[in-house]
Amino acid sequence: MDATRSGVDKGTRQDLILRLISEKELGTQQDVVAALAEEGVEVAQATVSRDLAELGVLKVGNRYLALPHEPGSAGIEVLPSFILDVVPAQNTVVIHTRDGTAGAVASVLDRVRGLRIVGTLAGQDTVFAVAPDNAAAAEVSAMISDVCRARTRPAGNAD
Amino acid sequence: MDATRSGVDKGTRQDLILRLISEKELGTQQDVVAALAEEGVEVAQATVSRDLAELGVLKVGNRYLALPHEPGSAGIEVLPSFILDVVPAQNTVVIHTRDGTAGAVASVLDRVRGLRIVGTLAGQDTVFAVAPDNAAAAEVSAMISDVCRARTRPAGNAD
DNA sequence: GATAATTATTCAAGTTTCTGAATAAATCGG
DNA sequence: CCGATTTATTCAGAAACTTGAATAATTATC
Repeated sequence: MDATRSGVDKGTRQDLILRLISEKELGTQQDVVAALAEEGVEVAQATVSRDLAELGVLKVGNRYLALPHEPGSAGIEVLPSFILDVVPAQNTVVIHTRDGTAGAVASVLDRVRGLRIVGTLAGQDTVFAVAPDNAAAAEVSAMISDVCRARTRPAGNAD
Repeated sequence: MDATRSGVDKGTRQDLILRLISEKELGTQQDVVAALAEEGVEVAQATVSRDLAELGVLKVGNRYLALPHEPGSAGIEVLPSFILDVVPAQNTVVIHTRDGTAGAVASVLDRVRGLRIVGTLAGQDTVFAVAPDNAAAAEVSAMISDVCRARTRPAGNAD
């Protein structure tokens, strides 16, 4: 099943990558290579580059983020066009959105792996995202802002 | 993407097969080969054999039936153990099931391609399946009975 | 803007998958 | 049971995929 002797097949490795980047804070592809190695999976950086691209992983600030992938659901790419502003208030992040899109935004946030969110609640044009603590909320807020600011492009260039 | 010069790749061909067997009444793999040829897709019988197996297509009486495949949902294989009896009444087929399983049975029927059913309604232990006309109902009834009687095995032997 | 760091791509194996032809196995009709 | 039909499997060649090394391109840092 595997094309080389790396031990696991491509699908397994990609699943592992998704798990690793949502658990650890991995900032470069070398970090990912190292993290994989710790799990006993040895691959080249080129392979990680391709994997991240295929998985649609996003790099926000200094960290890779696994984004929702299910077909039929909105992906992270809709956030910049839906979100008007993001304000952290204690452990809650208040997100104002274009009217009617709050549900979609909350749905995306719910599905982003690695985002420390306890839960979301969406109205018509507002989303509350509750984090476990103030620091996490700040982190989440920054991350969302980051996503909206510039880098809507995926980390990879999926063919 | 295709391993030979048949023109389309495996996935496209298998989708086409599903469509063909739900539209036309195909009784043998040669029929399928011929039907594919009419659509401009030329393959050997061996390939059709493998495709049918992979698709989980069932042969009921003298006709192939595409069965639901979605992971997480019940497949046609549950019908024999859930269905107690099947009675056509005009254009409605009344199906008595084991208590609590009517919903699952209706769900499966809804998803079988090629079955001429307008709609289903499930109670606790009864399903109504409404066909466009009496003949279609008889056909549906016979098909369900067939499935329950003996051949629960798929047309293919999916490796 | 130059340099360093990071990421993407090209290239060339090696491996797997896909397929048809041939053939074996199973099923059907009598 | 026997022959005929239908279906499954074996085998081998070809196409496609996967991958690492090397390298190019991009991006960040100063």
